[in-house]
Amino acid sequence: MSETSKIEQKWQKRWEEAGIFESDPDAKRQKFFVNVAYPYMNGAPHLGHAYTFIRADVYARFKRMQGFNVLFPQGFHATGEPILGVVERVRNRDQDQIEALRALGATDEDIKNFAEQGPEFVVAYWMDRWVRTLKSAGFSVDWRRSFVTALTPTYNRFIEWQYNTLKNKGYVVQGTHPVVWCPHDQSPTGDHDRLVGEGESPVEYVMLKFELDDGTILPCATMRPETAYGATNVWINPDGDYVKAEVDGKAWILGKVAAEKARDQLHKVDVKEEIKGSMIVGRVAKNPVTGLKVPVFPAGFVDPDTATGVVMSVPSHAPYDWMGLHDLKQDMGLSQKYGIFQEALDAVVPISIIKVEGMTENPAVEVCSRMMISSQKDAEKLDEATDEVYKKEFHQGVLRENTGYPGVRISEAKDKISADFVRKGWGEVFWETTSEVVCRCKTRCHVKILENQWFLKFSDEEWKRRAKEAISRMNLYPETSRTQFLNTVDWLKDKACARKSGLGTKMPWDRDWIIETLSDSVIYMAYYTISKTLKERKVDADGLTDEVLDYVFLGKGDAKSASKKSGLDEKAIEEMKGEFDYYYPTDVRFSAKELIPNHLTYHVFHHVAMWDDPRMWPRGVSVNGFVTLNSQKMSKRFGNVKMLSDMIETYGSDVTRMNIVGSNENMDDADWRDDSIDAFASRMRMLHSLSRDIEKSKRKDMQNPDKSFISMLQSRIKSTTEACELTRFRSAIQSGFFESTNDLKWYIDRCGGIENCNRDVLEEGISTIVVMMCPFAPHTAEEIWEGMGNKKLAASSMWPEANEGKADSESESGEDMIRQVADDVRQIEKISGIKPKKAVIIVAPQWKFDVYGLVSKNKSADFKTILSMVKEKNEAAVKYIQALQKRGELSGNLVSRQSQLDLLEEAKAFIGKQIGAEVEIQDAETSKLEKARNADVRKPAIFVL
RNA sequence: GCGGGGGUCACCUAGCCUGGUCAAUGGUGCCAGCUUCAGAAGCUGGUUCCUUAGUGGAUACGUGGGUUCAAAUCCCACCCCCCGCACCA
Repeated sequence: MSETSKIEQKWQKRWEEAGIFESDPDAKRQKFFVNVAYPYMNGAPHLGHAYTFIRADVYARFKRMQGFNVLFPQGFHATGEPILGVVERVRNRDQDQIEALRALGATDEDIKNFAEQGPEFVVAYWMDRWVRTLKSAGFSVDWRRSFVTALTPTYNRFIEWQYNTLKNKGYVVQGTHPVVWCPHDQSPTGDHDRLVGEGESPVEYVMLKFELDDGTILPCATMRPETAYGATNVWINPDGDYVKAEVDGKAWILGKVAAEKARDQLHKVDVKEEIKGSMIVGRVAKNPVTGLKVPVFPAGFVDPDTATGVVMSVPSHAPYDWMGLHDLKQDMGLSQKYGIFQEALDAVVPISIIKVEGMTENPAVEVCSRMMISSQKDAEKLDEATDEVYKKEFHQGVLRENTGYPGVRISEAKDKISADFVRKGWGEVFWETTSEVVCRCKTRCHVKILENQWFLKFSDEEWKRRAKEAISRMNLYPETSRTQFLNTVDWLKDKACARKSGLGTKMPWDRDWIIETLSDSVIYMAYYTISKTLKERKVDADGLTDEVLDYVFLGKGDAKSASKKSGLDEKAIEEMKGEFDYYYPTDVRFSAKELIPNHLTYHVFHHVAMWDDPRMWPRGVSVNGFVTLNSQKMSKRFGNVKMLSDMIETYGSDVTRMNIVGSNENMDDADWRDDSIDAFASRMRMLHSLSRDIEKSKRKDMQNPDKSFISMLQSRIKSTTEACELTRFRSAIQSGFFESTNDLKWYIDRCGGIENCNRDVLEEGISTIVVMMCPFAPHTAEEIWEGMGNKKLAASSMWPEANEGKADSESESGEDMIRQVADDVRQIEKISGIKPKKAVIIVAPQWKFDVYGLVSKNKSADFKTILSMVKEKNEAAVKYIQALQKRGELSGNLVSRQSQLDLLEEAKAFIGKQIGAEVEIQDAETSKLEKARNADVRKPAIFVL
């Protein structure tokens, strides 16, 4: 075992023994509830998880050090399909799955148990891994409150109570809903279950009911129903498989596949006979919109498997249709084969129904000829042409007089036209996927309308309003995420909240359904507050009646009656209620930004539904970006995944924590860089070794460097604290760790080594830095802290507070001047190439001074004036500047001439060391050097001799 | 298509809300020097171009305009990149 991990384990043990992370209600202290979205138990934590989790731990530690009674619990998630999927695949000896588990460190014995013991074992296995890893990362979690969803009966009971409550309030409703459906698996096909068609979703077509002479309906599916006014004919694939069927009691002809789809879309379909498309070519169909009778023509571009397999032809506005006609007219053989007369073909001319500025009457014709498309087989160009025509017509096109909507813009009227057509009985809605979708089982999917599905009624306006109210009250880190939350609320439609398969809690009133994973993970933060009691008092699920939970969480009814009916000890009930009342709501919830559009917004919705009292609504959310590895996307497929436990083993927890949390903040992606690790490690080593040398310092008096260092430390404290509050940990590490240690280095250098430092100042500086790095690198902080003679744990020490009284901008300006002079001396030496024996520094005459650190708080004029006054040797400048300072319009300090002389005199040795030469300070006014007296300088002048 | 976030001097990032201390923060890389048996680490300095004894100037914050005494920062247009879009954790 490495030295680092020995030290880290030592402190982890000490923390555990001290029990400082276990939190119980304490009326005298203010609570703070930090939590992370719980992880799913089908793998071990990798750096992606680690980023969010470490951020949460840093914040919990920070708040604890600020004196809050911090509750930081951690639960685990097992609801849903994937765990069952793993078990099934292992049972089927799926080699890919077994390899994947081995790669995660599972032994053959483990894998055997996966198969034999099933989900319980899988969950227990990963939970164990997670807990061990999080502990080794130094997490300050109250482990007494942990639990896992789905497999915990009391948790199931809690979820039942949640859904009973929601249903009583009318937030859970039953309804129908279109989903992408696999006819083979007989289940919805989610994105991750697809071989082809990731990201595709159901869209609404309108199938317009063209009618053949005998009354048979020929449904033409279209996404542009308005173009029905320009339909010249109907297309059918002559070689395609079609059926004659009775649909909802009427005779239809449609694609064979389409008949199946229609059946899944709540139509009553009875297939009578299979036919080829060619059988209806040449017949005449009546357009339901215009009443016009148009012929049915053959076209190879019609896919009988897409939508209804029948389309109407609008050659004026659809490039495919125009080319279809073109081909038919060219190929006499084809038209003869299907018995289409030349006259019939000649009769078909494009009917323009949309006017587009800057385009001819028939945009499709125009574009086809411009792009030199020669046939309907030129699919690539035709798709491009279609896209172009469609976009122009949609955005700029206006319907002509020959339609039912003259002068209307397509983009504005499209939805209304569809609705009108359906209402008038000219057409019906038909669902299709946006593009081809193929299930993992290799079956082509289509859209099914699910019936009797349970929904959370997120479309409810009042519910939305309350969700928005809650969001507006929340602290969001970063603030920029707020619009995303609000937009999500607007955008959210009813959400299916139950499935037929997977692990989870059964819908209490409809045991066929299982509450789905995103729907049973939204108010469980409340469960943390009772989880400890449930375990300690061994409460079983039966005891947790709705009445008990109503009392505990909502304050309804009374404990006595709830106790009597449930048989649960009244003390247990009161204890749970006490915990809940004390800790709720959550103060900050940490998560990755990908959960904003779903989980995080749902969790707001559910809280406002469950609790009428806004004081119980979540108070804050902090989101972070993704994690990349050395700028490469983390991806299991390319083996580009790093496990947290490996990183801890290799680098130690502290460095790992800093390297990930310090790499970025806000919603930007965090980049794990192997090569930045040293920066953290070496800085910590430096701090550690300095802390051991403190006792070498002997000086007692306060000199300028001392005052300046202490002053700068105050601003570091301030900015570090502010950054931490906003969960901007990169900034916090920047100022609280890197910049403050830089200050420390300068201070020691300036004093001429640690021996010449002021003991108290040095100790205060190092202590402050160590305490500020404690949330980030807790183990190292403890180690240094103890080494400095502290008895109390660093983790329970107080976070430093900036002391305004110690701010001293004058001495900071002084140090700044020394820095400048020292820098200049080095520059001159270097550029001149002289190895000097002596450097003479001459302080300028009265009017010639520098404006170190001066900042104008007023806008333009003043600062400009000052500069020009200084340049023009105006002695009044000093008075003017002083007046401005008095009025508070200028911040910063002038370094007066006398101070310049004094400071430089005192810093002679330090400056001399830069070039290894003697330094002499002279006053320009009394200088013996003629050159110096006459020099036109603004800063102290330097001559190297 | 809808919604969100971005484009900064090698790379990653700060600054932008509240315009002037911005040739612009910090880290990494690279170069030089010190240290070292060597390596690693550490330390110091440099890292747009020209010029200079610590200076001055030019060009620069996606592109093009605009507002202003003054723009990385405000306004307009454009180009490009990333992410989410539901029954899935």
